[in-house]
Amino acid sequence: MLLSKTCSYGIRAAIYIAVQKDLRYVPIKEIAETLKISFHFLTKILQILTKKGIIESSKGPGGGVGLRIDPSEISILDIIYAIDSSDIFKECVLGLPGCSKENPCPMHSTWGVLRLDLYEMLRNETLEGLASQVINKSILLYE
Amino acid sequence: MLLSKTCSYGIRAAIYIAVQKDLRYVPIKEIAETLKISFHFLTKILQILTKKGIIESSKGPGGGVGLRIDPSEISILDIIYAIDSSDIFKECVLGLPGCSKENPCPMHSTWGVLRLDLYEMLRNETLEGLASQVINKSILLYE
DNA sequence: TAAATTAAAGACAAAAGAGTCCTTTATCTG
DNA sequence: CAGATAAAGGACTCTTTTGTCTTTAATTTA
Repeated sequence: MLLSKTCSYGIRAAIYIAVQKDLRYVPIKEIAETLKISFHFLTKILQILTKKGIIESSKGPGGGVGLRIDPSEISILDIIYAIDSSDIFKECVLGLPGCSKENPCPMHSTWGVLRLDLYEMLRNETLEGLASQVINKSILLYE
Repeated sequence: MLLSKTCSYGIRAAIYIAVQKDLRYVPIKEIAETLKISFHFLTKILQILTKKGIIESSKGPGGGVGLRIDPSEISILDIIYAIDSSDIFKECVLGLPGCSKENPCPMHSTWGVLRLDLYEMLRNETLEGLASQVINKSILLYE
């Protein structure tokens, strides 16, 4: 899989939060139940996003998590960087430690083009755009 | 990482074998030492490729592993399918179990295009081509 | 203030991936 | 045939990822 499960869960939760943009806070329990993700596990993932400043949280009744900035300002790439930090856009596709522009592995150039496409795609995909797709086109966030 | 380490090792070893195409068999020990991969671990990986009919092996002195068919007939995709079997070209980028053409997730179409590019790239990359790059252009298989 | 609610934090458990080691089997060479 | 060589196979360990559980801290409401 391209992304870790942790990262996938984080992305789906972030989109879910963006969909509920009218609410100041959404309880993690609600997100976990709707997306069928373990509540405790999701809590830990969202703690990461809170620490990175992508979402903010509030304890107590009426609390939960909400986006810290406008959903149009948050890309999927931001979330990937926050959670999977290890830079999948710099890694050699063959996993060679010494692969570089100067000492390319046999697939360096071919993969480089695609990797850039992937990067651009994820950089241009915002939570706002994805949330509106969920709302307008009956596109699904869960099974 | 896109591919598992096991798969990366398998691909590198296969290219190494293709480079030595004059030899009937290359000892796994030699491959492991050159590519700096654990010998025992590589043995297990190459056993998979043997079972899948991509390479053939011979025990005893003068033995080792060699390609079973012409390197121009073996693509990187073949090796990925043999080792990482789980189809990375069918998976939803968000990891949604229910994502499909009928019920697409928010990134379904964007990812679909890129995934197809990736698929074509790996399908067109043969061991022969990669081996000749290693031979001609001083491109590296190891650090 | 007391009780309820909700996130934060940390310890722990299970599963998968990666890697090691030892024994067995097949093959070649003297 | 005896010994050396090299892959096959299986048991085992270590690490990372994923997931669970319990306790603590903050906040709201009655």
